Amino acid sequence: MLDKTFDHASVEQSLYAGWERAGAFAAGQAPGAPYTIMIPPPNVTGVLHMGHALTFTLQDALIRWRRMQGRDALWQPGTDHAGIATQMVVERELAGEQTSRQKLGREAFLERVWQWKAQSGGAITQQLRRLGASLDWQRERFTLDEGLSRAVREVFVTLHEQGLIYRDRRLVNWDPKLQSAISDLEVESQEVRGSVWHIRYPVEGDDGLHLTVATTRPETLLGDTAVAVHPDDPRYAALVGRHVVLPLTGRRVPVVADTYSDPEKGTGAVKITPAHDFNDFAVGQRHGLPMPSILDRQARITLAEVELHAVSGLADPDFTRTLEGQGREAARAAVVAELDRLGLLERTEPNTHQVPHGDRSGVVIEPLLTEQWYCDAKTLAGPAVAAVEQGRITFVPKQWENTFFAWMRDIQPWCISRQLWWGHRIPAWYGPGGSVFVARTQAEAEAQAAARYGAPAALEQDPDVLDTWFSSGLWPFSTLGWPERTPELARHYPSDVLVTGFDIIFFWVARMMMMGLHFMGDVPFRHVVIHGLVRDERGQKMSKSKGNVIDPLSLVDQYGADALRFAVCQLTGPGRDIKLGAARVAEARSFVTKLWNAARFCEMNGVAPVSGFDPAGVRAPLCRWLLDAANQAVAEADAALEAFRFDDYAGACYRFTWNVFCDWFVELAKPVLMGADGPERDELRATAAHVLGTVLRLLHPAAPFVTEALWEAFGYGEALSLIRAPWPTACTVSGAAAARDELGWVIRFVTAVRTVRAEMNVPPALKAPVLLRDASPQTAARAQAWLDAATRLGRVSEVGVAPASVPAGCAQIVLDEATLLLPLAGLIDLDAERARLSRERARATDDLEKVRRKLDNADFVARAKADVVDENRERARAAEREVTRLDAALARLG
RNA sequence: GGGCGCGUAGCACAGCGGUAGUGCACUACCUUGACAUGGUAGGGGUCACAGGUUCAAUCCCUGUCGCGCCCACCA
Repeated sequence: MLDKTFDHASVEQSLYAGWERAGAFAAGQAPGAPYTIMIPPPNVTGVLHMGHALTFTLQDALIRWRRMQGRDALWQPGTDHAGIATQMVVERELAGEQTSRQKLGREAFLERVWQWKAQSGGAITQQLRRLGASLDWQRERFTLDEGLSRAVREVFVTLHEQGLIYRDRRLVNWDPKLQSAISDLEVESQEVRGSVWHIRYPVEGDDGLHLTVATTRPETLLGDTAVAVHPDDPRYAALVGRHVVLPLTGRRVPVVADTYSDPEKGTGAVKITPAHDFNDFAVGQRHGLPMPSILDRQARITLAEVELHAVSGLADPDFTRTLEGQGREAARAAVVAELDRLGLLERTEPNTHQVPHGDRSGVVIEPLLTEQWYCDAKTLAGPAVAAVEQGRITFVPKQWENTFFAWMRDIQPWCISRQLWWGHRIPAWYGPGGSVFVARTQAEAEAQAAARYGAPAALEQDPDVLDTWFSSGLWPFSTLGWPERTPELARHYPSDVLVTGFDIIFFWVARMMMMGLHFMGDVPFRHVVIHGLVRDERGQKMSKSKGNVIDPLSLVDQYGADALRFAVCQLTGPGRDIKLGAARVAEARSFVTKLWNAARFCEMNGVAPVSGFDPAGVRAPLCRWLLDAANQAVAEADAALEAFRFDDYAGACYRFTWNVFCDWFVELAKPVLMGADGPERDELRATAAHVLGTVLRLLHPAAPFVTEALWEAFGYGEALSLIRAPWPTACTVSGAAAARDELGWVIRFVTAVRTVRAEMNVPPALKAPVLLRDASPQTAARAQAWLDAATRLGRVSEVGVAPASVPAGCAQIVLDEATLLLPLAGLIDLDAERARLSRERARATDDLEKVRRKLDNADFVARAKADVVDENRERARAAEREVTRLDAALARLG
């Protein structure tokens, strides 16, 4: 016999191991159409967090559902090398050992990262197993695998040949801590409290005249090469074309007219530092200004490209040289102090503004003039935008398409080179004189060089690696074997659904679209399901610093993977953030327990699958009603999953299991199950077994473990066979409408009796008869037929016909055409009963009034849809009848 | 500055033109032979606010307020 509760801890891991051993997750076994989901590859050295639990639960629910539907389901697993994140972790470790990657050297460092990967790389995939994720592990890929690396080189070389990857010298976002370029997306604005300094730049050759500029970065004046004013600004018109002398360097720089300058902002005159500001860079290009860098790669002052002139009262080279090598903040303070000393600091205002920071390093990003590799994202974006416009890819919720379009239509060149070591080395080799050879292999590059020079040349490979997202962008086809034309590629590209969070729409989703369309000529997926963020139960973002991080695995340990998964499904509405705490999971665990106990009840009552059972041949109304309700639950679950409404799917399962199967079916079935042996009981048992099987299959995508355990316990199939059992479909039910009508009446009858008894405080132990007045023959027959159930559930002792005169102390219930009398002499407070009936009457009257007001409105009758008018007329009639009967009941009370 | 989303019972959320719903919490009662991780019944909402459209608005439109997010922005 089943235990009293489901002991998840003792079965989850062995069930999972069993599935895996049996190859139950493997694609290529089902005859149906392929169904494919590509996992968003987690960081290989990461650990499972709540966001993973959310996204992977949803993906697993979808893949299990489709697999049961007979589709050839592939959920492609794998991990990402996560360049920056992983390199930072290992570097931090090295720092703890008083060493660094520079000291180790490239090769030894990479060796070390691979070691770290070997040591921690299995963690996340093991944790995915704990969740129950049915990934096809035999197909697991890693972005630095040889196959995927080959895809990366192929894509790089091809795009380079097509002119879509190129090398360029321009400003990039430079992260001084990582000492690498990063892309626009890896830059986050953060509000910083600082100051605006108003600084006087003396006008050349005009004693006493000066131009005041306002800046938040006074130290950059070392690299100024102009001051810009608006061409229409009368205040500065006379100065355009003249020069000012820069404090501290003594250099003369022109005053230029440029519409970039905003007369409303600051002083209307803006200092131009082309090598350290994106806007200034553009101004510099327009005016042919020099672009000296004054910061090195660690964002320290360097004067290598700056000329210094001694100018009395304005520039003292001895002071300025002391700035060399200072950090940005220190240099800023020193520069401000010196300007103040020189009387050039007009004023200082406090100022709060947004400053770019590196999303990984957290330090202030510095625009720096360097040579990098760029990808022409604009060209690649066009087809991706078109695919969404044409509906070949849809976002769910659709709202996200706007966000996608806004970014894609204004996309900037994508800086793809990183000055890191952990990642895909850029397949470019440099020869004599800076010549570049982009090739799939070194040999190929050497051949190119030899062809060019007529002799072998010494080549050196570009030291940089590619942005991690470059390889993730190829994931939907690189994992399937591309550039080989494998059968898997033909079968599983495009994938069906991509499930992910909105935070990587630009980083990843958009790049997969661009790369997939360019190299495969088709979209990488048809639907992009965007879910929200997991927050704590108070709606706060989870973070280590807040200490509110919930570990999904501890929830799995405590409540079981099924409970966590079911809670996640219940909470996942369209695109909303979800608030998940232990309480939610505990509630879901109660549901798992409820299911378990419903099964236990079935087991105790001889419910077992009957081979050859035909639902269409079932006769008992209770059984027909149950089968019909199950059909409805299946339809709801299917519709919900089709629409990616995991909350509705979970809700349909929950309501059917708890409110239909447990609350009514099991209770109404008890008299039969506990009664005499015979065909009626056999039919009930067989029907219950059939429907329990439906419930287990319906719930399997959300709660795979408990359902599989019960499936096996009841012998629905061989061990571990639920995962590939056929998904339930609607069965034929004879007389479904009549059964719905009859059971609907039974439920209302029992509920009405219970309500009155509870309100009248009738002791549960006391059974009372029910006397029918004005009952139709059908009602009278039903009341007799369901007497056993009514006795169990409504404490009804017998059903009789009401005498002409009402016995004293009777409670009265109006139910459809009939009035039920409950003689409870001595228990009924006449005043209380009168008050109760009056309340009922008031409710009915209110309803009647509302409907009448509508029907009295000529416009309503004339303009509303006919069925709405009819519906209201029917409601009015019903309310009138109810009021009449309640009036009669009140009159009988005296 | 531009854009998006959200504001429905104490809490978490559905609903989104035609009688306001679910779960938890709450109150009362119940050791009823699956389950107290249970059962039965009940109370609780001018659907943020103000206008408009409509026969009819929680639902559509406009505006206001509050909350959150994204993009841009270092004068």
